[in-house]
Amino acid sequence: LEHWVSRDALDINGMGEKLVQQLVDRDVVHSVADIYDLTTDVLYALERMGRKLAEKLVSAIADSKTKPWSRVLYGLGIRHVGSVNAQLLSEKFPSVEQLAEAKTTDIESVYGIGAEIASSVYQWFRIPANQTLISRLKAAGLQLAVETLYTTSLQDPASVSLAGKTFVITGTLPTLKRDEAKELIQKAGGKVTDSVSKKTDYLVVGEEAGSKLEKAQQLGIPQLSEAQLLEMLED
DNA sequence: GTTGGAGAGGCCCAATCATA
DNA sequence: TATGATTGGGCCTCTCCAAC
Repeated sequence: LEHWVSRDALDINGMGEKLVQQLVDRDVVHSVADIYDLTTDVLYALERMGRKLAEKLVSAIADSKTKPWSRVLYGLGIRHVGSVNAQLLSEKFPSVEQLAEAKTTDIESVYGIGAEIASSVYQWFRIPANQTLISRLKAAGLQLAVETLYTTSLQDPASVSLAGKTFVITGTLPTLKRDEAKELIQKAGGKVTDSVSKKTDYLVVGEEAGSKLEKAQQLGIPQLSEAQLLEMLED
């Protein structure tokens, strides 16, 4: 549940470890699908919960239904499937049905996915409780397929400006949040990773950049400000 | 077998909001 | 209004998988 509400997954603002623990202890929530049945009245009855926060939470839960298929896939918590692998899988399998029906050999054909991860994904979809969960999430209105417009751009990498480029973000950007910058880069065909390596094409640098800047300088990786990144995205 | 990089978890600090 | 609980955001480190 904590993984599901975390920022890289469904990003339900205001819901953290303590709140999740209370919901479980009070028998209100048993699975991530139960989160979508929560109301302000139910939340208001919890400890340290005011009307304002309860309303904010209900709004954040509703917002999470607009998160793309790749984030939902990451949120499912399948072993070895983090945000990057979830993105790769969502590109190859644009809907949950396609991924659920895929054989391990199909899953393994995705660059970056090996036998171990393919087996983990395949096994996850064979568990009846997980199949029920998918049905409930679908009924709740979550995004379990890539939107048509997004699919089109992904299917034609040459049509997007940052196709094939790998970015790393460090520090705090002036106007964009990290996940916003990440989303913009991905929509333009680029890839965002967490660690700097020889394969990194650009380091996007914000205020109070950390050790990633130092490593990028050692490797001679070009650095971009937020403004320069936005210029690239406009090209 | 080696290397690169993703996943996972922890730490720290700032911000937010309920409570007293 | 001050205080404390909780969450958000960013970074670091270690482990382990995939690719070469």
